[in-house]
Amino acid sequence: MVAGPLPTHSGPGKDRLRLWIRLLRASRTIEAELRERLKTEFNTTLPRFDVMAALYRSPEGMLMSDLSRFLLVSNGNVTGIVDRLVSEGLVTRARRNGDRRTSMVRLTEDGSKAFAEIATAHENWVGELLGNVSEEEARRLTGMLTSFRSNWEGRE
Amino acid sequence: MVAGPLPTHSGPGKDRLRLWIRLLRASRTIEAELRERLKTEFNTTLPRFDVMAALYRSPEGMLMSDLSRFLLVSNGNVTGIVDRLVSEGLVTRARRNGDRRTSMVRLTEDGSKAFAEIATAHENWVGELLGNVSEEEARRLTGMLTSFRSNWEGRE
DNA sequence: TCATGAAACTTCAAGCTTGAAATAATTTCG
DNA sequence: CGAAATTATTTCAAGCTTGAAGTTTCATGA
Repeated sequence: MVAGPLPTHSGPGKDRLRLWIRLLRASRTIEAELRERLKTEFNTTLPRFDVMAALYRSPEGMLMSDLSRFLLVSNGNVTGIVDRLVSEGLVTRARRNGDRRTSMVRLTEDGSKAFAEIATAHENWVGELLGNVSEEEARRLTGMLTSFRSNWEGRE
Repeated sequence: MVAGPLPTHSGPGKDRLRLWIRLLRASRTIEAELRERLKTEFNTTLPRFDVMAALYRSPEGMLMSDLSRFLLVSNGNVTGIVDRLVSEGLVTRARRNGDRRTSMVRLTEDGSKAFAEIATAHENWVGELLGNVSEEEARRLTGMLTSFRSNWEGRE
């Protein structure tokens, strides 16, 4: 889903609209490819991968709300994904004594091993899929997107 | 959903990985904002908007398969979205005499009017959300993404 | 204290999404 | 011609996603 209305016009704001459409098409294209490879080669999904990636960075564990904030998705969404990861034995959810509303989510040993393997492949895929972007160009683009992000965060 | 594994490392390919993560976060952030505004201000969704945008560009109509190819989504997906647009009276689906497997999808007059209004708001939103990207920068970024796209298309 | 409100999480309905299987119509070619 | 392959589309199950409503637990202050 990535069309956008009549980007062929010109006028004020049209450059930004065109940028947005290109950005969306690029990310959808790459995302679709990654999703398909995760499915066929590791029988997993992008959301599961994202949750595991977040947890891999935090061996001490993360709260459900940490996860949803970090991943930019809703609480209810994380509940479902973690449920599935738990049932696959890749993740544990432990109620805490301190605050019994919260639960700490952690990768299991299996989950950690599985993730490390998938992450290696994932990184190679991204390198391949963005192969026609030079390292130099990648750094410049990243810089622009980073400044977009920091401006975004200080709004509203 | 947009984490990515350990982007803090360095080494070959890491710059592209970092770029991918930034790209995904930026598009998810903007997309979420647009989705919410479409919902609250026009009671519609991004997928419906995208389908209508595609149809608005083609007054003669589009086949279901044209739509799914253009929007980068599966056939079955388009079926559902068009179903809903039809039930809302925004779109028609007419079987063709020439080839009775296909159906031509068109905006109704209502659909066309509704879309024009939403598209105006949409463009303004994008202009606002990308407001901290200069027009110059927007053109450069667009150029890079366009070259990514053309390289992508000539692969496999 | 204890009621009120806030916080963390889950549940739910509706819609989006995919990939695979099923239908139906058309095309190809032996 | 007629069987086989191809094409266009729909259907389906499973999973993702949101926002709203509900539950449980904790914090605050009159």
